[in-house]
Amino acid sequence: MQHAYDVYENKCPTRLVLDRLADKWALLILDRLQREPVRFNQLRRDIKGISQKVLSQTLKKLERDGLLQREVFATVPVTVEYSLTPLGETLTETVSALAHWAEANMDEVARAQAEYDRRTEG
Amino acid sequence: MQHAYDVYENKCPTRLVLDRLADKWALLILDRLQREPVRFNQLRRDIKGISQKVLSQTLKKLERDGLLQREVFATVPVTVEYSLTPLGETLTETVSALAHWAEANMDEVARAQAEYDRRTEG
DNA sequence: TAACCTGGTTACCCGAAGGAAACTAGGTGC
DNA sequence: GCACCTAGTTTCCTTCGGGTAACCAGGTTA
Repeated sequence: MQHAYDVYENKCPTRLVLDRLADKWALLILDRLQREPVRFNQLRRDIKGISQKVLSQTLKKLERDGLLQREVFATVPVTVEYSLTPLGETLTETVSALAHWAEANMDEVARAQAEYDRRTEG
Repeated sequence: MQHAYDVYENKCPTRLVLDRLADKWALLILDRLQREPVRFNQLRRDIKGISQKVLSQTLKKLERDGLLQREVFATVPVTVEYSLTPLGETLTETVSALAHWAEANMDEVARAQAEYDRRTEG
């Protein structure tokens, strides 16, 4: 099946979607939601360093794009659960691979950086 | 094999690497280099909308991280070819999947956005 | 000498992203 | 009434990322 979209084109709408996905916080949120649905404050605690504002904004955008869904539970106090949609789940492997690639390759990256700095500064 | 890195930690060095990878331009560059080595100005032409400055900066950072290599050829005029390193090639499938996901799912994303806007604005 | 190719770098400017922290709001319990 | 829980929103402020556009350098050709 051929589609008319080309992410290499400047004004292609896919560029906007790529820009949303190519975001540290968005990837960490999507990655965290793969395991299980998670509540707002739990996400905040798990993704260390994310601010309330950015978490809220990013969740909204991802929900708007149909990648995750927001569900309110009438508990006391009220809780809100975020989970991946089927569309969001099509990204799980990719997101996981990208988010955790650095963990597996950090040593080699660090070696490359040291080598690069030695070559250019020395 | 267990590694000590955790991308969910705020000060973990992997966060910096994730931040580098989670970038629209970096992903498009890496994706473009999968097919073949590409010269500077060719990248500029192919990745529509990228500025010379950002292309240069991003290439430098990716080279420093060991994901791609820069090779100078003594042609007339001199040409510079960028290509993936073996380390960079470990990301090809992931990068390709993320970069082109929007092309395959744009319609569904657009539907979700319209639906979201209808719910919230209406 | 001047123009043109490559592959960059530099200076300037601006809007937007993001952090910090205060504030809102509905509800419970002390 | 007051504190505390959830889940946010808003304000303020600063920084920094990125765009534009000019400039640079080495080399060739006309």
